[in-house]
Amino acid sequence: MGTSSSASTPERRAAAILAVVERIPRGRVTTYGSVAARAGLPRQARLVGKVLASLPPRSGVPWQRVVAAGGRIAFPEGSPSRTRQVRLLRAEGIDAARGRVDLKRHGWGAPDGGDLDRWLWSREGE
DNA sequence: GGCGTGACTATAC
DNA sequence: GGTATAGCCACGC
Repeated sequence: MGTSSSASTPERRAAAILAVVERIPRGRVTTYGSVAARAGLPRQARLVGKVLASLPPRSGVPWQRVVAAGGRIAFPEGSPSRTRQVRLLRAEGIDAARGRVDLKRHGWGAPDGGDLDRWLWSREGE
């Protein structure tokens, strides 16, 4: 096509990122880096943050389900955003009161309702 | 078109 | 557990 073709524009990348975030099931969380990877944008975790930051209030996008590496809440303690995120997560059954979420239990891809220990043991030889 | 910015991440101490 | 430091990379001015 014409120029160095804009097969991928910033807007398109943002759309890809939001599409992934919207697919995170209720009661689950994932990380910035994972969202980026799933959106086909490896190493662009920061872009994910930027896109979410530009989200208007009440967008309907479950931004609260995106956390930093290791399940950490990205916002500084005491910040309004942090308080908001913790409240939203709590509303869907996720405890983030201590500033982090247990990815083993609530990470996207973790076992559903089953017994965690059993699930962990079942992958012992991988 | 260079340069600062950031809701990131990994590593080291 | 925490702080420091250094890569990372698209975006926007």
